[in-house]
Order: sequence, then structure tokens, then C-alpha cells
Amino acid sequence: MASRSPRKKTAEKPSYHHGDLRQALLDASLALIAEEGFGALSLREVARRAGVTHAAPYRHFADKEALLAAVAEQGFRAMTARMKARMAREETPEGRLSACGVAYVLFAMEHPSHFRVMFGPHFTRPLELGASEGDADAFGLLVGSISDCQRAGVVREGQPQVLALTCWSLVHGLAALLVDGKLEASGISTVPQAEALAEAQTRLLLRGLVRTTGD
Amino acid sequence: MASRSPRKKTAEKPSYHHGDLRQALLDASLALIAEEGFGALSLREVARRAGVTHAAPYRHFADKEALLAAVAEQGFRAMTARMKARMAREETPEGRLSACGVAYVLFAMEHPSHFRVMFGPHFTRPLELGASEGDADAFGLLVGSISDCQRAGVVREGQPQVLALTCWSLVHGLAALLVDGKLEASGISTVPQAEALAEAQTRLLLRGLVRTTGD
DNA sequence: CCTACCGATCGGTAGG
DNA sequence: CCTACCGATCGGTAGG
Repeated sequence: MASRSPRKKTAEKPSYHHGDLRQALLDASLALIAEEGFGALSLREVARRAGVTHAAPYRHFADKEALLAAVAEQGFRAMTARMKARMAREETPEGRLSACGVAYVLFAMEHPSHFRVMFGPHFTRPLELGASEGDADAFGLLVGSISDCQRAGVVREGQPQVLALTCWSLVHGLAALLVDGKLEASGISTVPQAEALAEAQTRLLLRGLVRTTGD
Repeated sequence: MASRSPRKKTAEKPSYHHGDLRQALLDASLALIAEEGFGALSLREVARRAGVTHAAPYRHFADKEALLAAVAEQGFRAMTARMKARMAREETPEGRLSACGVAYVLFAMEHPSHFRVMFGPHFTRPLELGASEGDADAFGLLVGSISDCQRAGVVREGQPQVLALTCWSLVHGLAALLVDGKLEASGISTVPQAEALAEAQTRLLLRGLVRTTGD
């Protein structure tokens, strides 16, 4: 078929000599994790999928952890954007608070590999997020949302950080159980199902489990 | 020191010729995960730590997944026992419900490697728990506890399974965040801190975030 | 439960 | 970004 002569390498295959290999490696990592699981992730296999030799990734990442850190960082940005977008559709503070949590769960469902990298025990150091610009980070959005609700008088008193931690636990737990398939036994596996569940659980946290007089 | 003559192998080293190698392999797996992380887990290294050759584990486990399944099964039994023990100290239905969740978080803090194996994405098939005897499984305990609270009139109406799923999400999320060290930035890392946090979050879920007249 | 062996993959580097 | 190479580890099996 093709001659093996070493010259005329003029772009027969995507060799990324001038393309964005860095991004290609990140994409390949996510695809690999999604298809083969975490155990299959190696720099060599990632390079293979990106169509380069196994030495090439070292031009962009010092080691596997650096690659995963880049994946996680991109994931955090995407998740924050997802939350902002869904919150923007709401017109009340409690609507935004709820949207914040639902978006968290939806992001996990739609980007399970990203989610696993972001929250797995893969990093030795804290994962600097480029000194995230003020309220841009996800937890900051949540805390701010709680504060807004308190100012509007719809959420009880208390340190916003503490209340936010409870909200985070709830949506993080739901997301983790969904991503790891632990709710498939309960017949929950699709995105719409997850969305409905996230909304129901958020409502429940707001109103509380305890039976009230106005119930 | 010791002669290398092949005879007289009379128990100089723990060789498990008559001991419980199976249990030793399970313990070694947990220690390995705790010390070196998941990536370091291999049947060969586990065998090495147990003091046997790398072919020995195959006498007890077909492959790595079978070993991990055994670890997980043991973990589920221990977790259920932990929950039962803590629930038994309580005298009210809501006390038992709360204790149920707190015990879940405490188990995770005290056995992080077990927790990771139990809820990680490591298994291809559903992990049969030996057809857990009726209400003995953890989720069953939770659902029963919710039902009791409803009968006592302290928890609102609704399918117990649905309410239980919300409780599970909350404590699972808190446990996962703790185990993976994501709350260390918030200064939470000890067992007592985790216990206090679990109790606070459980209370919050019961009462709800929404400001009520009797607040 | 051990010895001895297989093929395969891996992280990493030298040198271009 | 590639070729060529290093030492090391791995899962798994044969045969005892």
C-alpha cells in the first residue's frame, strides 16, 4: 500500500507535529479511562491513542500525575461553567441554589471520567487551580448561593460554609453513586433519571425529612 | 545464618502452609492500598507482603477482581455491624436513623481502604453479597429505620426507598469527601471532627435548610 | 505452596 | 517528536 520510504511525511496521518498534541493527550486520557477503566491508564497507551510515540508526552507533561492534574483542572473549569449556566436560568435565590446542585450531578453524569479524575485519590499535592479568580470556583458559587438565600430569608441562619458543606455532601454522594453505577440496582442509569433524582433530593434537603405541621 | 538445605522447613518464617493465607492476603491488600495507593495493588506485591510466592494467591483467588470482591464483602459485613452497634445504643427511631448515617461515615474514616474498594469502580459484575440475610444489609437497615420513623410520625410521608436514597447520598458524599482528603482544606481530618460533622449534617437533613416559623 | 518460565507492558532516558 | 534502549514489574501457567 504505502511505501515505507522515510521521506515525504507530508501529513498522511495526524502526527501533531504542528497540531495541539497536549489537548489530544488530554482527550485520549479521558477516552481511555472511559473505555478501559483507570487501571489501563498509562502514558504509553495515551501516546498510542494520540498517534505519537511514547516519548512524546514527556514534552508536555512531566509524568502521569501532571497529565491527570491537567485533566482535573479542565474538568473543574467545565463544571463551574455548567453550574453558572444552569444557575443563570433561575430567578430566585433558592432556584439558583437548587440549580447549583443539580448541575453538579449532571456534570458528573455527562463527564464521568472527568469526575473520577477530579475527585479520586490520585494526587499527592493539593491541585492548584490557578488561583481561581474569586467566586469562580465551584464551592465558592455554592457558598455565595447559600448566602443569597439567607439574605433573602429563605434559608436558616448559620455559617454559609457549614451549610454549603452539607449541600456539597449530598450532591457529591449522589454523583459518586451514579458515576460508579451503584444505583443501577435501583433502576437509575439515565441522565433524565439522575436529573429528577437530584431535584428531588435537593428539595428534600431544603424542606427537611422531619414532618412539619404545614405538611 | 540459616542453612539453605531444602529439608526441615519447620516454621522458621510464617509460610502459611497451615495458616490462613486467604485472610493474610486480604489484610496485605488493605495495607498495600493504604500505604501505596490503588495503583500499587498487584497480586504479586500482595503475595510478597504475605510472605509467599506470587503463584500462591491463585490457590485462593482466580484473579485480582476476585480478591477485591472478597475484600469488599468483608467490608460490607463490617460496616453493617458498625451501623447495628451504634443504632443499638439509641432509644428513639430518629436517634437510630441518625446513628445509622453517622456510623456509615465513621466506618469510612476508620477503614478508608475498605471503603474505596467497596464503592470504587473496580468490579465488572454486581458483587453478590451472599444473598444477605434479609434486613442485614446496610441499605436495608437504612430503609427500615426510615419506615420506623414514619410509623412513629417523625418523618414525612413518602416511599422509604426514595427518602433512604437521599440519606445515603448525604452520608456517602461526606464519607467520600473525607476519605479522599477533600475536606482537609477545610481543616477536617480527624475522626472526632468527622463524627461531629456527620451529626450536624444529619440534623440538618432532618430539619431542612429552609427557615421555618419555629426556628 | 514453590520453582521456573513465558510474553507483554511500563516509566524513563540518551541522543538525535 | 522519533528511534532505540534500559531495568523492572506484571498476569498467568506448567509441572512438581
